[in-house]
Amino acid sequence: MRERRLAEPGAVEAYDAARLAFELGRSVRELRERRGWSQAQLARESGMTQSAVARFEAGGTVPTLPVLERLAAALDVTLRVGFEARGEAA
Amino acid sequence: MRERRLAEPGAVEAYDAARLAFELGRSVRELRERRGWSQAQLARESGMTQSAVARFEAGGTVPTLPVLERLAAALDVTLRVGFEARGEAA
DNA sequence: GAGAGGTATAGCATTGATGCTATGAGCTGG
DNA sequence: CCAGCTCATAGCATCAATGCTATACCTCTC
Repeated sequence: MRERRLAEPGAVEAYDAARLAFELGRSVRELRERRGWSQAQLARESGMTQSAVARFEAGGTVPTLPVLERLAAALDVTLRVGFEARGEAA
Repeated sequence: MRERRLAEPGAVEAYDAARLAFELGRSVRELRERRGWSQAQLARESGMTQSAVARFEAGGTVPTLPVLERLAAALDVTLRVGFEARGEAA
């Protein structure tokens, strides 16, 4: 079929992903500190290592959904992922 | 520091991830069909290939956030990812 | 039957996130 | 000063998602 991609994978999407990673990291750090947990404690509870938690909280990588789910479970919150119509508020 | 992981990476998390993948795939298929688009068209608009779209819609893989963002942009919807307190409704 | 469009699937290469270990910097309390 | 804790970072191995190409299957139309 010889499809041609119109969107370049390294443009706006990369920026959005980085921003999302940053905000998710901030959220987790906030939830973690609210519980008075160290990175090592959260890592233990979520099946990660302290280095991975640090990397994630700093926004150093774009997290995967399995990781987000494990973090949510450890922090006793619910992970919400979905689409909504443009303009709809939370 | 010698941390010990308590949660096994292949247990409940895997199930949740698969379920999330399945539901996200269903959402995208619904949004795509509502627009009357073929997989190839959506692929073109979102910078993917038809095979990747098919794989994703079938729930064959757990999508990454950059991919979800590109799909959302192509479908003109907003991707929402975040944590919320347990029990809070949408 | 041939052709075209839409979808599913396969195989392989690439890329990136994570696991893992180790270490450094900062800070506090002894 | 030293010990301990916390967080940040580095290097490497592994794994999984995606890109890419090709192909098979189905349905419709001619």
